[in-house]
Amino acid sequence: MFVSADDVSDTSATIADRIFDRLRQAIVEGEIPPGSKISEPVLAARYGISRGPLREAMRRLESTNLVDRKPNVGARVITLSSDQLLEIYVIREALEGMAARLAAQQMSDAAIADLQQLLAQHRSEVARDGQTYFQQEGDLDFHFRIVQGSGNRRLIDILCNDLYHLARMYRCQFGMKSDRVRDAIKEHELIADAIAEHDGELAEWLMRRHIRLSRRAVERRLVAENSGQSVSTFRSRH
Amino acid sequence: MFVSADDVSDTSATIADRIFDRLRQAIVEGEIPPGSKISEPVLAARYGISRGPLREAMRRLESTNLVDRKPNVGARVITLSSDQLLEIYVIREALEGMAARLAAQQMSDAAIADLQQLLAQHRSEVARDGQTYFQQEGDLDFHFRIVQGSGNRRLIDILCNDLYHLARMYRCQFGMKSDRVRDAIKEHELIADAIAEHDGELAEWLMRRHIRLSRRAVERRLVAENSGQSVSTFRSRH
DNA sequence: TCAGGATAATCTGTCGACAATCAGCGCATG
DNA sequence: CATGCGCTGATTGTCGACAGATTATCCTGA
Repeated sequence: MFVSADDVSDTSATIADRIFDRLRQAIVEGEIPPGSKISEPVLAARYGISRGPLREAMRRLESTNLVDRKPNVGARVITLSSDQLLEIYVIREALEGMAARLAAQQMSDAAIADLQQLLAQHRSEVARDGQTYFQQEGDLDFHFRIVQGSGNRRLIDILCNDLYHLARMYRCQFGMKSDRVRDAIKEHELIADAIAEHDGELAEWLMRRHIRLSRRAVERRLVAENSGQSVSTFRSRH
Repeated sequence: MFVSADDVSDTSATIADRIFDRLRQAIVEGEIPPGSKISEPVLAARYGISRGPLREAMRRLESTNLVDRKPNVGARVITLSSDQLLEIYVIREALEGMAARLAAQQMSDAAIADLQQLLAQHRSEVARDGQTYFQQEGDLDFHFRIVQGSGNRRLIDILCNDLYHLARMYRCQFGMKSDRVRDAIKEHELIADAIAEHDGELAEWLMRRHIRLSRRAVERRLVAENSGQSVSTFRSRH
C-alpha cells in the first residue's frame, strides 16, 4: 500500500525526525492525498510508533506549511490552489534571482564546470527523448545547484527546505508535462554563462526572467484547463 | 526574574502554542541568553507545564531556526553571528524588494494613506527627540506594512514569522543606536511615494537600495567595533 | 600531578493512559 | 418539515513514568 522507502536515507537518530521525513515525502508525492485529515492514532499505528514523536513531526510539518492544523480538531494536508502556486513562483523569482547574483560572485570554477556539465547532460537528454518527466527533476537540480552556489545558508534553507518541496508537490499533483523544456534549457544555459562570467547583475536578471516565464506558462495552462471547471482544489485520488 | 507577559496575547487554545509564543519572545528579547542550553525539565517546571507541549514548541522553534538541536544532547539558543545578520539583510533585500513591487501594484488607496500617515508620525517623532530606540520598532512597522500590502500570503509568512523575529533579536542583542534614522526616514518616504504612484519597478529598486544601505551601515559598524575583538559571537549575559 | 577509565547522575527520547474538547447523530419541538 | 438541543463516540491535548544515551565526577594508576 505504501511505497516503501524508495531512496530516503531515514537514518536519523530519533523517531520524530525519521517520521517527519517520511511524512513529508508521503505528502509531497501525493501518497497522503491533499485535503485528507490526518488522524494521529491511525498514523501512529500505521508507522508502528507512539503519538509523541508523531505530534512533534506534525508540529514541524505545520511550520513548513505542509499541513494545516486547528486546535482540538486536527490536521489536514494542505490543498494546493493555483493562487498559492503562483505566489511561490513570485517568491522564487525574488529569491533565486538573488541566489543567481550571489552564485555569479562566489561560485568556484570547479562548481561552475560541474554546473555546465549538468547542463550538457540535460541538453543531450532532452535531445534524445523529448520532454520526459525526469526532465522536471533535472530542472529542480539546476536550480538547486545555483542556490547552493549562493553560499547564503539561510537562503539555501528557505529554498531547499520549504519551497522546493512545495514545487515538487505541485509537480506530483499536476501532470506537469511542460512543453517549455527546450526554452527552459536555453534559459538555463544563458544563466550558466552569466555565472561563468561572474556577471551577477545579468545572472539575476536572466534568472528572474526565466522564473517569470515559467510562471506565465503555468498561468496559461491554468486558464486553459480552468475553462469551466475549478482547478483551485485538486481531486483527492485516494 | 521573568518579564511577565508584557503585551503578548497568549490566548491560544493549546499550551504548546502559548509556550511557543512565550519562548520565542523570551529568546528574541534576550531573556533567555543566546547560546544557553535549554533544559526541558527546568523550563517545564518554570512554566508549570509538562514536557510534552514544551517539546512540541521546541520543534517549532527548531523549524524557525531560533534554537539548534542535536539528538540526544539537547537544544541551545542560536548564537547570532555577524555573518548571519548580513545574510538576512541579503534575503530581505530580495524579498522586500519584491514585496514593494507587489504593494505598489495592489495596495488600496486607504492602505497607502495609512502608510503615509505612519510616515508622517515617524517624521515628527524623529524631529522631536532624535534617534530613539522606539524609532527602530517604527522602522519594522513600516516594512511590516509594505509586506502586508504585497498580498502574497507566503511572502508575508516568511518575512513576519521568521526573518522579522530574527531582526528584532539582533536589535535586542546589539544596541542598534542607528545614526542612520534620518536617511532611513527619507528613503522610506521615497518608497511610499513610488507605491502611491503605483510604480512597482521604482518601488522595488528603492526598497532594495534602502535595505542595501542599511546592510552597509551595519557592516561598517561591525568592522568598526570589531577592531581587535571578535563580535562573531555575543557575550552570554547570564 | 595528570591522564584515563569506570561509575553515577542527569537529561533526552519514547510510551501508555487520562481528561477535555469537538464532530456527528438522533430526537424533540416550533 | 426545518431547526435547535443534548448525547455519544472518537480524537486531541496533556501528563507522568520508563529506557537509552550522554555528560560530569571521581577514583586509580603511571
